[in-house]
Amino acid sequence: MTKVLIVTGPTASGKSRLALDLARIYPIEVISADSMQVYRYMDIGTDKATLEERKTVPHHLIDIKDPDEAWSVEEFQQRARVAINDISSRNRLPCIVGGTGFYIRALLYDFPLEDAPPNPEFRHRMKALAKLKGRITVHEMLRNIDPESYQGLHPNDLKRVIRAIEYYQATNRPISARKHQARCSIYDAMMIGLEWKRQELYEKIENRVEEQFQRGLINEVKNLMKMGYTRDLPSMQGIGYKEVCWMLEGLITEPETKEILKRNTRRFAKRQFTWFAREEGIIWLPFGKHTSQSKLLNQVQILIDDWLLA
RNA sequence: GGAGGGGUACCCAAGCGGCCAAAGGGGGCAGACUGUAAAUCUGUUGGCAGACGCCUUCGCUGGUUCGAAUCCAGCCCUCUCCA
Repeated sequence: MTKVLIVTGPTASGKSRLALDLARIYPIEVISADSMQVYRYMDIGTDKATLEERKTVPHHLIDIKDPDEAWSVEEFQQRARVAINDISSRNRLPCIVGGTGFYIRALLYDFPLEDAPPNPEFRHRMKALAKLKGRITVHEMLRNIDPESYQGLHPNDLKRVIRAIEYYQATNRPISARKHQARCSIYDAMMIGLEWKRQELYEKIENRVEEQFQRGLINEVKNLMKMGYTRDLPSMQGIGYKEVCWMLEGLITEPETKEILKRNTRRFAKRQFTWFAREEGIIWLPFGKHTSQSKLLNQVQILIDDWLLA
């Protein structure tokens, strides 16, 4: 099986930095598992590795889309797998770095996604129906075709309700059946997670937001808007971008923007904690403001050396 | 000094005799997640208990009443206007 190194953890936990350090020891190439770093011109808000850093170590799946281009887990899955093959065929070690747990799951396991592509017209129709007749009506459509999803999905969870119906229409099978497929990894993966105490991470997040403002987050968003990328784009819904959009539209002041951005980032980190908590196979290494980077590196090195030999 | 308004749970804010541990929102906490996932959705939020339930709350003190966040009196804060 192809060996794949994974570095994950909540936002602001120091994943990119660790990857960069590892690159000095191992012949790795980074594949970003980050749903926002794929977009060009969004650098400060997504906290991308700098251009210089990316020159030292090859980075894949960063800056590959314009902010108004479509992007999805499925495309991530395909392209990341291609990248993995490419990297390991050149006898280098693929290193997945990112905090988008869904992406990592879709990548690592036998996780079929190609059987029911999204159907925008259908979604549009269903959304209109929900508006006209209520979300419950749409939810009810699931009752017979996919009782398990009907049970498990809240009527308000329109996106997923519609997707479940869409999936059934495309495949004639309930989407819930996919959950029951045993999860089997298709790579020899070494998963390292950076574990932080909640409070310390939150402090780190607040500092990072301040830095982002100093580094010119506002200008970055202004430029994006100048290029014609509007607030309704999924990319512009990213944390940091939507808040600054509100500010530029005069809805909130700058201090308010910072506070809201800090809060939204904290909440995001919490959602990541929740996700990772039930993800199996991650080796969590304690990290925090008092942990030295070299100590962390040593720990990681021991793990990786062991795994590489096995 | 005079006239009027207001003090409700972490915050804002409804309630104005019993159905009130108290609507709604914010924030907090927790959870879900198989096609834009930094998105989206859900639950919970005085204390104790697994549960029937028990205990402490609506500025403070006292009163009316079978019963008060809701009525009365005094006091303390606070806001607007007039002087």
